[in-house]
Amino acid sequence: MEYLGRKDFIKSAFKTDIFKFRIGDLAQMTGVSTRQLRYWESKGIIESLSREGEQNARVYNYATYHRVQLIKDYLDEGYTLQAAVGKANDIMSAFAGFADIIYSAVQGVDTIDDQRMVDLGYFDAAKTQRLWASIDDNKEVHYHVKPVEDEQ
DNA sequence: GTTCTGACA
DNA sequence: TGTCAGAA
Repeated sequence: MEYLGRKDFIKSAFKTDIFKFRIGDLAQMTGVSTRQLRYWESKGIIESLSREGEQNARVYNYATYHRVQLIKDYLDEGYTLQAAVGKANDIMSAFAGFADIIYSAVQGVDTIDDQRMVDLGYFDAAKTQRLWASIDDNKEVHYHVKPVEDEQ
């Protein structure tokens, strides 16, 4: 695993693809047995990264962790494995690009008028205004459009 | 100690 | 799917 450094702290907070897990880790995290994980992989339901090391052990990424957890949840709800995989595929395709957009959209943070604000980048094509978001105690998000001049 | 494959219940 | 064996 790598650490991206302080400069990219905010971005690295969303950089989940640097996480790598072994089959034992994944089994503990999701409650899915190692036997099941190997079986699912043999069926093409999940994939592991290229193997490394003398043990030739499987390595899973963060996306696979989410996929396994998703399938496991549907399994617990009573779906068959096949149906659970179908459900998981639907959800994952619906959310395709979601993380990338959030990752790209967030530019940084700042404190404006004693309020914590998240910088969401330019609001208009002319780049004269910027979009900020704050969140209150009730977890309600508020948006603010501010002229670029104000911050400089 | 952990993981791998294959085999059997 | 669980569990075990024998090997890496």
